[in-house]
Amino acid sequence: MPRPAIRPELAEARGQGLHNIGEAAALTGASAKMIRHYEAIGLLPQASRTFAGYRIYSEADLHRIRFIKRARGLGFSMKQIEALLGLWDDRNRASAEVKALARSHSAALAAKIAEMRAMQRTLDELAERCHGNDRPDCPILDDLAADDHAVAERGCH
Amino acid sequence: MPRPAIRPELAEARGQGLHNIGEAAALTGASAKMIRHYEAIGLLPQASRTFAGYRIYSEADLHRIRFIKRARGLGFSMKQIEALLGLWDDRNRASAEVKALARSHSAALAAKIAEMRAMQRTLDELAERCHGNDRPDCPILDDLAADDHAVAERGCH
DNA sequence: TGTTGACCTTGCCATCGTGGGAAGCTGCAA
DNA sequence: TTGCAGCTTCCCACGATGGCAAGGTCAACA
Repeated sequence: MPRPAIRPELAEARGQGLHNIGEAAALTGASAKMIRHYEAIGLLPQASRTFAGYRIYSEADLHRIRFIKRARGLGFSMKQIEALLGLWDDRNRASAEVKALARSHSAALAAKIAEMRAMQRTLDELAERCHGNDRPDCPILDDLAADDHAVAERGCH
Repeated sequence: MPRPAIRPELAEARGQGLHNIGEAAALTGASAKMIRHYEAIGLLPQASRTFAGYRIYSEADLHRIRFIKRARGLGFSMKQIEALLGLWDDRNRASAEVKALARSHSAALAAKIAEMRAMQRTLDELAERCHGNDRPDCPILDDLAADDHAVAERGCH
């Protein structure tokens, strides 16, 4: 019986509803790698540790990890998530701030979507005009190689 | 007159319609940095050099740079552009190959667009429900912090 | 002729979010 | 006791681009 009450904190912690990083990952859907990373960049507080150095997480920690995970799922950047977490932590925040962040991110998404839609439209137009057979003539390459690059916006005929 | 026919190749080259990297950048819209990078990763052949080591570009080189630039503008990755250039260089390519590449890229764009539209929709729904005043209650944060993450697809009610 | 300023060269670092791997320690079960 | 799975830290990679630093070159002007 080597030091029964000193060493086995991990088992003890688990008995108290705490989790090591692997469990935290499984319970939140984030990878262990990412959880460490979130801690490194300050989105998560320094995790408490067992004597052996293993990180242990409480339910509150998991909650915060899930918050980050969902914000990432909505496409927020780490910087934005940092701001969101700051507002979340602030009992006196004004909801207007959060809304502004959300609206601004939505606008950025809209811009990127518009850009990609334009690409896709051009691409589909070109592909439409391409026979797609085993002969070499191809409007797609012709367009990419066109000398008059003023016609880059060829969609506007 | 120090070696009149040996040293001043740069001026001579320019007289022959060749360009140094700065001119090439200005003429193609790519940055000098990127032109060097395209060469480093093999999209452009090793540029010829003056005795002093300056890169010099022919019209054909500029043509190829513009090709890359436009393909980037359509969102193709470097790897895909490498393939496109390979097909461009191949006099006997089948246009079907090019079309397949374009279609596949278009589909990838469509997928990404759909993903971002979903994010934006969720975001706008949440923002819609947020008062955006100076009080702290905020459905956006509430949602990010929600314990029941099964409702992550809350749009499908 | 010499100086100056713009341009070129290479090389390294940063971005952003994530994954992979190595080397070494810990925990648990057979 | 041995062995494996999991944890630790640290470093590298991606993709496309920008930035900076140290040093060489070119052209124009005094």
